[in-house]
Amino acid sequence: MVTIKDVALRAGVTKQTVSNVINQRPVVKADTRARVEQAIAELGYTPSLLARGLATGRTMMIGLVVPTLANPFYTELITRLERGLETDGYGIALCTTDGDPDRAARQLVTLKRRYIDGLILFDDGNVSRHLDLVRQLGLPFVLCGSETAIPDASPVVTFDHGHAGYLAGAHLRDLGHREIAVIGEFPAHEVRLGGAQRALAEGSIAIRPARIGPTQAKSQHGGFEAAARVLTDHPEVTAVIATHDLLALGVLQAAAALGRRVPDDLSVIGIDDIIPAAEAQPALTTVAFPIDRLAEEAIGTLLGPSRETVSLSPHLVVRASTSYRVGGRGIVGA
Amino acid sequence: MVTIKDVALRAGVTKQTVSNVINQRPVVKADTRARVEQAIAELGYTPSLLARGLATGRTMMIGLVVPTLANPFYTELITRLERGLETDGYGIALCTTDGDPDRAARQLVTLKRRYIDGLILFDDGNVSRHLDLVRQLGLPFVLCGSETAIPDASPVVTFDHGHAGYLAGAHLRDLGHREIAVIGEFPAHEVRLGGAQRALAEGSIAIRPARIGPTQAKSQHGGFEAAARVLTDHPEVTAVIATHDLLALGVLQAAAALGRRVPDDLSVIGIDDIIPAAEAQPALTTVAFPIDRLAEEAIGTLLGPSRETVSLSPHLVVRASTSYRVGGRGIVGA
DNA sequence: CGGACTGATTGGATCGATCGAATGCTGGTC
DNA sequence: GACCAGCATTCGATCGATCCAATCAGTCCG
Repeated sequence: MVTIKDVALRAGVTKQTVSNVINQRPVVKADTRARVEQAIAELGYTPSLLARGLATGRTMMIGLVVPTLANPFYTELITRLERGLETDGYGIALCTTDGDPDRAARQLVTLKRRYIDGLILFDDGNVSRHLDLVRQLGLPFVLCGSETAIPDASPVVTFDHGHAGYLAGAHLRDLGHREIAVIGEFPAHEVRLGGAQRALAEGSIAIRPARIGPTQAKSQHGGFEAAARVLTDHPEVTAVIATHDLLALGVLQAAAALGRRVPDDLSVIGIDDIIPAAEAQPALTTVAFPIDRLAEEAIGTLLGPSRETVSLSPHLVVRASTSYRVGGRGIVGA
Repeated sequence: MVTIKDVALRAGVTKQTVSNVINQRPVVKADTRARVEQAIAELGYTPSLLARGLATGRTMMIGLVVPTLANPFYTELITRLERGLETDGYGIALCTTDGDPDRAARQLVTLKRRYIDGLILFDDGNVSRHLDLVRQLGLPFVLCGSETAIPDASPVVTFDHGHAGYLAGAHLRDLGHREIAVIGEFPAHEVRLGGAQRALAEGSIAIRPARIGPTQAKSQHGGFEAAARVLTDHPEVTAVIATHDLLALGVLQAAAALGRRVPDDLSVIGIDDIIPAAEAQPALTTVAFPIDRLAEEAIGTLLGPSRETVSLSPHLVVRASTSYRVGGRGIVGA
């Protein structure tokens, strides 16, 4: 391992001068700088971030705590966060919690022990618990994408989940649907549900929330099972709102399995706008969140001058999985 | 920040004794240990991994360099690697290359500067270039999942890609298909193609490799476009091999768009067995790689006693996207 | 009862960088 | 020629741990 001392020796200066060169401090004379830089190049010296971190307290590492990599929503977000942080010179320490609070707690402590410069924390259903620990550890953080309002959770960068639900509900309402089921990950997506209910209430429309348990509700398979149950129990349903796209993909799958054609026999709408949504069969109508904006804002909030709360607005993306209700076709089958 | 010194002071011992307690060295007397442990608890002390890393040279961090998070194959792998490494106390520094060799090079240098204990490197099409740098930096590594044979690349943990291609080809051959297209990410998946060709040659079957460019070939969309082109140009094709599942999902999508029913009008087979493959419409027949085994072996090879090369065998998973060729139905449409 | 031996704890150097203060050098001024 | 300013560089301490050698008790034994 070649150290700053080796470089100093070779360039005939002290390590402090080398340090000054590395950190671009304007105190070094031009020819000294040149000599040092040559020594660095010749030896292939790369300054230790460990030692620097220890001395300065800055490690140029950001901890990223996400619920799972199985949902493209998070991987798309991580990808953007990584790119954004990279331009600022930061690296990423990745932790997935899989909804296990103890594991998450261990990971948070480890991140602290690594002296990370900041933490980007996603809501996995146990945020409030995690936030307590994060505060106790004194980690700078930003809470990202969370739906439930946590007291004193700021800084928070998130989406307007209620409005997303509203847009989904309003879309189906405007298409004339009156028998609508909601399949969701609860209680996490309670706010999205609330928004949808608000939109539907404006058309005095009945709603059948098919609540599915927290374990399965994260996966496409969970959406499939819930949808299959709802659609057989309530054949009069002509439209389904899924509180996130992965679930919606499962609904699509269930519809196909039950011989319900989408969108002719059944309209399906999701929330998030993950990439596979656009590539589904049929392409999924959904409410899009500006994932790239979220990533930007999260980084800005964590590293920049302190802000409080940012909330980003979703917008409707109409594709092929929703259409006008045609003469109550669903009811005929009942 | 509470340090080992604070603990020592409070427990009335020196930091060395505290260190001995932390590291479970059996030299500490029981009551001293108890006193130290209590001080640790009272102060909420967590040993700095930076300082320890600097002193010992071990950071308990593993670098993970992957091509992209947009392919579930990698996220499934990362998830397993993370779990496996976590039980050994290791954390993950994540880097995605997105096929950009310069970026990858910068990331590798940064990982080195972080004194990571090891590197798990995936093939993104530029491995040989990266390997040179990794060796030059002196990073302990394991090359993971790579297909192309790199001279002196060991240690390598990978799959038998040739056999995977063979299994895919043999399956379609046995189902009676004679007009088969291959859609793939080349040259990366040349070996898979070779295996498929070997199987088909055994039935003296024609093959139409539809090579698609390296940029698009990574995504489902790329598979869609390539399949659309091939299927319209060559309507006599009754079966498609995609060299990885994401591509195969795109083929499914293209078939639907062109009104070719799968598997009746067209058989489709992929390779990898990612989770969305099982949830596709229809469920995708594919050649499965033991992702969990790969993760295990990669960790074992990197951290355990040194081995050379591990190659894991794939197996065929028959689902709903392949069937017997029925009287050349595809040709009728031509 | 002194010397060797084991067991527990301590002291000081070290890892590789940064930080702040001190030093040396140059040139201008009176 | 002495004095001071200002620039470039050096010196020594520090970050928070570990490592190795040294010290200090006790015990055991001849």
